[in-house]
Amino acid sequence: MSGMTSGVCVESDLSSMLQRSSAPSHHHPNHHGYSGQGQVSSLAPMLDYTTEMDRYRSSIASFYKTNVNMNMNVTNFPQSAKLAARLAAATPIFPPTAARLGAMAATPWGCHDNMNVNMNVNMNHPAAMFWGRPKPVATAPTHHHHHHHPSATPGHMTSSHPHSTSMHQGGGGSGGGGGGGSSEGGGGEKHGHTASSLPVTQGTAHHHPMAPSNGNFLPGYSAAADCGVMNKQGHAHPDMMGLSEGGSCNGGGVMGSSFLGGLGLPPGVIVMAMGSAGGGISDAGSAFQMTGGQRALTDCQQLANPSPCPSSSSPSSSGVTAGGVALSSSSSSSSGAKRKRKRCGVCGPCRRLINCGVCSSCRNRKTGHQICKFRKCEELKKKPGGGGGTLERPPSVPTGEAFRWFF
DNA sequence: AAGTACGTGTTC
DNA sequence: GAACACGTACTT
Repeated sequence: MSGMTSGVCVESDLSSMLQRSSAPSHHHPNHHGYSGQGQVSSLAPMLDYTTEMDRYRSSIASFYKTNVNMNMNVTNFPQSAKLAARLAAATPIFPPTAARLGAMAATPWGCHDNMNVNMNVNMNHPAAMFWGRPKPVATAPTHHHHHHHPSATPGHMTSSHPHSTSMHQGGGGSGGGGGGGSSEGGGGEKHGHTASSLPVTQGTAHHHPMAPSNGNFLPGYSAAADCGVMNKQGHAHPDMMGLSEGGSCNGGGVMGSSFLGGLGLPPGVIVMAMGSAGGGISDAGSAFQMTGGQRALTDCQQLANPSPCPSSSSPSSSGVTAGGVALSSSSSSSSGAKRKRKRCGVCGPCRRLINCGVCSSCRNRKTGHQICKFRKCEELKKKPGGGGGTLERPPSVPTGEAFRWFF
């Protein structure tokens, strides 16, 4: 995560900020200018954010109260507060200045399309927003809208994702559509769903505040196929905490879930990772330490794997990553005996960063010594003897699955 | 030392 | 077979 700056904004902060600086609503002429330069316009969506949040709060409240049986339903985010606190403490974020916002918006995206999508879509989203490290390819903010990023797979954007189209429009050509979607790959896309019917700029149209687009609410399990699934009743994904499987939905977005994927944030917490090639910031240190330092890094790496997670400065001490998970290679050199297996780092559960807080494992953390059930690696659930091997792959060689996050 | 999480035995 | 409890490896 080295190359990126990250910021976190707790809901409340954002709200206040918005209130301070915002006008009643959308009418910002620039709304549609989701170009790299139109950043300011990105504020507009944010303006609606507050409203959305209100709605979100109320609905989420009832959601948590009432939904107990849904598949992976998580009833609350016990860690939210903690995380938020940590994040807040760790990094100064969201300075209440439009300028800052503008700057952020201007973040050099590898694919501005992506940026647009994020700005347009995610900003409206109650959930987290995350700017990732720019791709090496620096695209000038000049050619904004236009859609298809060279790298973006056309098919992806157009045909495979029905809604991508709408996103396109909604996004004001933020072309990102699919590609961008990635941010959270799925996130974007999903959002696109909702957004499809409405002008991206108007958060109000959102039906479901829960629409997940941040890594938190995730598509984790739905994975690619689901790209659009969130809609089922608005509640995007049963797995609220999961991380976007991103796969197909990513549309190759730079930030594809792969990038965000590892980041699960509680609703209300906004994470902004500004790519700053040089100055970057910190790294996993801040935002990613949500679930515990080690884990955080691990996640970062796993995400990074496919992509250029700032490997360079990754603080991650010695850990070598395999499939995204830090395998303390060196470590446990324990000769033979039972050597604990490590999480694969690529499965849905592994990519999830936040403990549900309600499963038995979470509840009995002290005595149970078990990782949250929703975060339990799929590989580890299997018997060691079985397929085994996933961890055995060379650290630096991401599996196809890993790549899938990007493409 | 404390926290986290894997492995495994036990219970239901 | 799933859930639970505990021992213990591993990391910070």
